[in-house]
Amino acid sequence: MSEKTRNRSERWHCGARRVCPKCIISNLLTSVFLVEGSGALAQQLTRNSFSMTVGQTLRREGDPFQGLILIRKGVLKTFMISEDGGEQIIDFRFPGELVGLSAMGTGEHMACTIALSAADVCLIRAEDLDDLCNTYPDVRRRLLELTAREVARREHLHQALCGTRAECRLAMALLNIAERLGVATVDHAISFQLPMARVDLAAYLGLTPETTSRQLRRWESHGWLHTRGRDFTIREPDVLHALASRHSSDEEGVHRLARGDSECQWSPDSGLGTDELAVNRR
Amino acid sequence: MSEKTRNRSERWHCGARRVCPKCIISNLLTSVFLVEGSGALAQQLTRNSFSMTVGQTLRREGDPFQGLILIRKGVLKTFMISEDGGEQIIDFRFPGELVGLSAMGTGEHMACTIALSAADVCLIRAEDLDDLCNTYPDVRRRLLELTAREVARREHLHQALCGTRAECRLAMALLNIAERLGVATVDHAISFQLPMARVDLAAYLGLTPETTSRQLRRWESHGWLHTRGRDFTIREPDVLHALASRHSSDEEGVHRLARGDSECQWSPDSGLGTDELAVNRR
DNA sequence: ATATGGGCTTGATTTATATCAAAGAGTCAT
DNA sequence: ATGACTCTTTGATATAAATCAAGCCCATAT
Repeated sequence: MSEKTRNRSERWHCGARRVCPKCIISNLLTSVFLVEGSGALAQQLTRNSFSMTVGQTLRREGDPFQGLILIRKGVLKTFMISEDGGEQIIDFRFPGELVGLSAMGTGEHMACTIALSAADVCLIRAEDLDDLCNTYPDVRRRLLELTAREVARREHLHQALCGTRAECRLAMALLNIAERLGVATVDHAISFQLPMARVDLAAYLGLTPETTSRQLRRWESHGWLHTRGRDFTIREPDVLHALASRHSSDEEGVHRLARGDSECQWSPDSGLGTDELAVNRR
Repeated sequence: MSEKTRNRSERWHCGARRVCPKCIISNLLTSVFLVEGSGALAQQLTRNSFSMTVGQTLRREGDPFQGLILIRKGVLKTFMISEDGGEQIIDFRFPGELVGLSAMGTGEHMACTIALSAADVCLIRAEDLDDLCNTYPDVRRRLLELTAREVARREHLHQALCGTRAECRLAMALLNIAERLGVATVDHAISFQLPMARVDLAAYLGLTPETTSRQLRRWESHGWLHTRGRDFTIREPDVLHALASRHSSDEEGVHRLARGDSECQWSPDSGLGTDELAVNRR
């Protein structure tokens, strides 16, 4: 980076290569709460921003509700500890998403939340949230809407986890993660970095890491997917979608779709694009 | 019933043997939304009350959000249809509970809801809900709180469904149902009428009716439970609680508790009373 | 380079639960 | 009552996924 460019970027001007935290938060707030001109408040919120290192704990079970966390960068997981010491992953949270909605009801968190990667987050304190609601009357409505969407998303998840087999759950999860990461489809393939360890992914889906691994390798042998460590490439999104929407025995459909194995040439939009879990964002 | 009594009851006076629908709704509104004096609105809402027969459909997937349903009497189920035609039960709703929260986000229901028994329900239309929110500022806050609680409840459910075996899920479900029905514990035993068919209960938990049946019979053979058709009696709530909170291998605890089989005499509060799923009510 | 350790894969085996099939019990209508 | 339902139980079998147990890969530290 040239000296000149760096100088410019240090002025934190918005819209450039590097943007100021205030602007990022303002933009996020705007996109999350759908209100314009929350700049002043954003400035205030900037003071509540902080970074997290890998594995750092945001909060534990039983902690009181302090406010919502807006994720600017990084991925978090929230989980409960079962008595045998195992972690039951409740959810992963991605950039642009809010953490802590469920604690608004009781005023107490019932799960632990930690960072899976280096993360930048911003605490919207309960008081500030109230201010925001008062300044912009639509915010409370919007907050209710977001929470309701969360309920809807979890209802879909219920269906996904109860009604389906490992293969199907895993396909759903991968597609959902890719979507929430906001990765683009290039050349009919989706590449992304899996933000969590496989144990976590497995625990989230109610599976063991072994089953997860086997499933992935099977897909790899079909050429539908390629993994190298945490680098994932979904080579055949359509096949994965088909697997994800397959609720029980329907070997037919998938293999009809996958005929020709490694490199197939069906029309790009085969009408199979159900987005099962993709309900939490607008 | 004597002529005199009937006359009295026909005057619908509150607090007596029979109470007027308006008062019930008013009381429900008060207890649900935690506001006093919603009598006037209750009167308006009474006009939106109606009864449902067994199996009657309240709404289908894709129907637009009209408003919230407050259940006065009866039990409803909401479910999605998977492509193989099977029903995936998302949830059961009991008297005093609201139906439709999840549709507030998208404005569209993504599941079908039908009555499992004869039911009396009351539609709180979206517009009336807005009125209510404007008249009583706390109502919107309360509504948000209720929705957040719903998220929390579903998060617990995720843990329950993912991390546990059939036995555990079933124990949880029965205890949860008993609690939501509001049945009392008499003589250290809990009796209630199961509001749904076993297929439904099984589908809710991601099990088959066969597994459910076998599990129940096993408990019956231990004397922990008695069923006759839909009449359930939990004879040993403590044992069931222990089973429900047991997330993996812990044969120990349960059998320590159940020593003596049919009729045991441990102290009533053995510290095992976790209320896993009991998060939705206050 | 060589060790060390965590996460991932792989194989052999077990187990819980689904599936298939059929018989019993309860309920309703004729 | 009798038959025609639906719902539930029960048994035999199949299967998906868990468990147990190494071994492998890769990154980091020595």
